[in-house]
Amino acid sequence: MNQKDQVCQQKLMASRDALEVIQGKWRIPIIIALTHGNKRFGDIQRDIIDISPKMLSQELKALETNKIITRTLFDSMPVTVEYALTPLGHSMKNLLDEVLNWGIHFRNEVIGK
Amino acid sequence: MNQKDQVCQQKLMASRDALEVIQGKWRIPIIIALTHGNKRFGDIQRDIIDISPKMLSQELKALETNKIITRTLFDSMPVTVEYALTPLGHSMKNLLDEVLNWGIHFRNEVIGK
DNA sequence: TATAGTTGTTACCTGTAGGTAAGTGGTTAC
DNA sequence: GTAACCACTTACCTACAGGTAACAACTATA
Repeated sequence: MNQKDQVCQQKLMASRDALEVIQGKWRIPIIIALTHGNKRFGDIQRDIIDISPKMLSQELKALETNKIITRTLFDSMPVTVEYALTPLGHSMKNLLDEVLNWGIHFRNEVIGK
Repeated sequence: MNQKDQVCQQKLMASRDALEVIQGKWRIPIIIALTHGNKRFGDIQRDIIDISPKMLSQELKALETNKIITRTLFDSMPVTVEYALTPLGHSMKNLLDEVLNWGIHFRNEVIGK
């Protein structure tokens, strides 16, 4: 294997690591919602109108185990729960920005025609 | 809906546009492979060792209909086919770079501990 | 003659992502 | 007393993403 191929293999591995975390229909949207400030379960549901409570709960757990977000329970009445990005979650800012930039670009170039 | 919420909604829409194209286990890896130069079917298979010809064929078609790649047939013997990024495909460079950067960061922060 | 290398296709199967709907247990407002 | 908000959970179901394996049609090489 030559050097160019090795670089390619390293990139493919890195992309797999990232994809394992951001895969799926809902994770990127959830993280984007949380970049606009800490939110409660119901807040995120109102932002992402077509996500079911089951999927939201499931994906929030996955993001928590991957150290992207934190879950903080407040013993108020009624009980409230706040979700927030960890530093690792905030470190996705550039990635998210590029997803958004390209999404807009793609709409202009292809969908919009 | 206040202005902050509207911005959030616009971002969520842009992310959906982008995700529709890059969703799945194989598309990002395929595009990354093609950033290292035009390649033939077999070349990509050798880069991404665990992709089946069925999935590769299927995802290449999807990327072609989304104008991310082109498929050029050469009437040589035996027939060869070359896949290449379109300008739209090349416009994903920043996005791909950030996926890679974050993948490496994630491995160092979480997996590597 | 047969084996390997081109670029795929086809049929079949399985696992899981994701959708739907109802329920839980508490509190507060009307 | 009943409806509504909070944050979920559970059971069930379906569709599709993805995997496996065989095959196709052609050429070059041993």
